[in-house]
Amino acid sequence: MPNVQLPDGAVKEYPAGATAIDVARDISERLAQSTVAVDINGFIADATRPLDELSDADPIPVKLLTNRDSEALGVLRHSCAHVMARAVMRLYEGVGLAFGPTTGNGFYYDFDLEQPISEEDFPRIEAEMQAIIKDAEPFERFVLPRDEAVQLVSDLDQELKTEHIANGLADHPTLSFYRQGEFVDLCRGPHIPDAGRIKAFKLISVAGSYWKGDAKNKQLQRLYGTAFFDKKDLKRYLEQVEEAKRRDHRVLGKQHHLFSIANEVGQGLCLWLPKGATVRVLLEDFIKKELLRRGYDPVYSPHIGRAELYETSGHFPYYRDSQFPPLFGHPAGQLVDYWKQRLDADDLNEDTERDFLAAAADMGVEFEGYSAAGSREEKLAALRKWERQQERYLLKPMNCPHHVEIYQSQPRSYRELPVRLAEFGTVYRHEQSGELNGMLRVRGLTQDDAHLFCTSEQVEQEFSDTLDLVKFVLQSVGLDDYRIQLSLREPDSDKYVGDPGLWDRAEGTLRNVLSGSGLEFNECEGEAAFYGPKADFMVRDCLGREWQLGTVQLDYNLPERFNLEYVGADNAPHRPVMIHRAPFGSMERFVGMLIEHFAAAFPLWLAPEQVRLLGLNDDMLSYAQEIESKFKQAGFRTSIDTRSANIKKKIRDAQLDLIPYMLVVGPKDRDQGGVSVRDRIEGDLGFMTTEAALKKLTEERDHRTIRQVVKSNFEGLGSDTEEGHEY
RNA sequence: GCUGCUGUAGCUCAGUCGGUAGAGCGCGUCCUUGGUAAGGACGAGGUCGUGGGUUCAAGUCCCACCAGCAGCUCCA
Repeated sequence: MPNVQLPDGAVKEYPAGATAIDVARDISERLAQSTVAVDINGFIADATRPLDELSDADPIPVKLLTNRDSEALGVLRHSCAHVMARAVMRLYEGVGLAFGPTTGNGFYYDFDLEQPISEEDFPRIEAEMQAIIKDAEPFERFVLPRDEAVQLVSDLDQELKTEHIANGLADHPTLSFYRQGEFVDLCRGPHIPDAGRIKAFKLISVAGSYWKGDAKNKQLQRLYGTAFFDKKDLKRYLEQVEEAKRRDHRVLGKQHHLFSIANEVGQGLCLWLPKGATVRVLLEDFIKKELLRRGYDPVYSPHIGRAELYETSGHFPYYRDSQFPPLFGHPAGQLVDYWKQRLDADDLNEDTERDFLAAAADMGVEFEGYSAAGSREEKLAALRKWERQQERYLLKPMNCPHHVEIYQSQPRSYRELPVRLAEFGTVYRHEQSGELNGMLRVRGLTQDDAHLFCTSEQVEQEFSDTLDLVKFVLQSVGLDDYRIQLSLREPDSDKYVGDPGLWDRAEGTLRNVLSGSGLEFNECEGEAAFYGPKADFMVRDCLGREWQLGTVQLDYNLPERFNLEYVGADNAPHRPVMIHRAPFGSMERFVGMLIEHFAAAFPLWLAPEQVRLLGLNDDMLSYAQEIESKFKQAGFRTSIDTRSANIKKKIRDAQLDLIPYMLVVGPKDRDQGGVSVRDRIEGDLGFMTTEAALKKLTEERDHRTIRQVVKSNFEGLGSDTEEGHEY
């Protein structure tokens, strides 16, 4: 006879086998109707399962999840994925089921299906889903021992599920299934009580995916959809998606001449047009001033460096695949590089080796110590030896090694630490072509980078000051909604360099400072950089979308690799600690994000063109020039619309160009020594003297006032990362 | 990188069955000289992503490459 405790503290005894629905019905029939799942100490389960089966606690802490709880939405969506899979199986022959989890915004299901599904098929599938929902059949859970589970999926001809039970679920002695009518699926659950609870759903898109996310595996068809408890919510979500599309920085960037990516220049290589460059320069100038105030020293470093530098740092071996290939001074360089890779992979037969040797000889190269009869290691050593004698450069993929060399350029005393070296450093990364995305993912990018070298006693203070800097710059552009992701290593992985002890220390330091900072943060294992843990700023824009922008990283490893030292008070050498940090992240990504956040309508201080003078007729030109020069004097970016169009047309065009202030000048304004001010947001503000207008605009600019960013009333677009409900 | 879709004027797009290219916006010139979101007329502008192939004939059909988009995978 289980005792149940509800969140208000009330405890009541129920008969054995009572379910969450029974508990809800005990309160009201209406609550029973809207209860979709149950939360027991954070464990979410079917509302139709006996509570005494779910928990041994006494009393059992029960929280009923209704269609108002966000956790319930995930349950609903996963059930909708089952409904979709059921509909697809009714409409197509030989459907293989893969995975069908929920995402932040909906759900998907991966199908192994010969026949391609296209968006034209959606109405048909949706109609079938609607029919299933109308039948409102229950989702029934049942559990089978392993061998019976294997038998069942094999009887159902579900090969992928069979494979998954064998490999992915090897340690599960029993497996749960959900049945809905003729549809049976291996599933961890939980599910809503019956399909009738799905009130609003929509198929969104179809795309390719791979079994278990591995490109070597079978290609599957992924059908995306979303579902809500309420039609209104679905409508609002779809509007939000439309709004996000409308703000696409690639579209707005073209329309407002902010940047362009020209075929002739190359994939992922961004051209900053004058207007976009203006926004960037303003941000750079702003942060440069702040850095001087905070004790940073400016440095510059070249765009390329010797490959050995990045071999020492670890970047070259670690990220080889996503770097531009090395630049060689000798024509045989490429050959040797390729040769080494083949040897490394133990993939070089005698014929190929003979060809390589002949080609090298043809270029006048002999490798000291290389013998066809020698061991792989001896051959590699000989090739490396030759290579080290050659010019071999890399486009720099990171600024840190260069800054490390600047630190190394003179002996350092503890008295001069911390040393803070800052540079807007341009780096090049050969991102996979499918990853490129406007300014958000490019192959040449400029980081607002800096490296701090300090003693281990100074780390906490420096790290904390850096967090403060990031907060300050985000605030300056009106981004005040963010959380911090503390990215830690995965303890048993070999992806990371350095001593586990140093890692523990670094992770502990970050956790300490973040805990004391009052900032919202969560920990994420396996997300660290290969050399150290990091704190990433996840910033929410006005649509509630999260962007990873600024980052602060703690690094005990590079100082080790480069043998960095300073002389301590004890006159002995000590190893400094490094902090990598970039408040904006990259200028490309940051400006791209700002374009979407502001929908290209930048606040006055960032607007490429702040003021446009609109003459009422052609006779006003000289007066307009007179006013313009006063605004230019005051540092405003201005222009005059000299076309002989009428004022309505000039205003419309300025409005569409998102000019913050339009100054209309006609005979009346000239006679009174002023201008008619039109605000992009408020509209006509009427006549002002030139001095009054200047004062108003100067104030708004210098305070970096942010206007016209309407926060979405929607809960926000979630991330599209997988959330669960699958085994 | 993989799978699918797309590539026509500066921009957004139309172009039927293979028969040598069209609109709107923008731009230029002229007319208009006006008080807060489109005044009018005329005009310039295209080797149809690139290279091959099929054909009497290719923007249109086929192949390869380049680039973009969506998704997957990746992100120091």
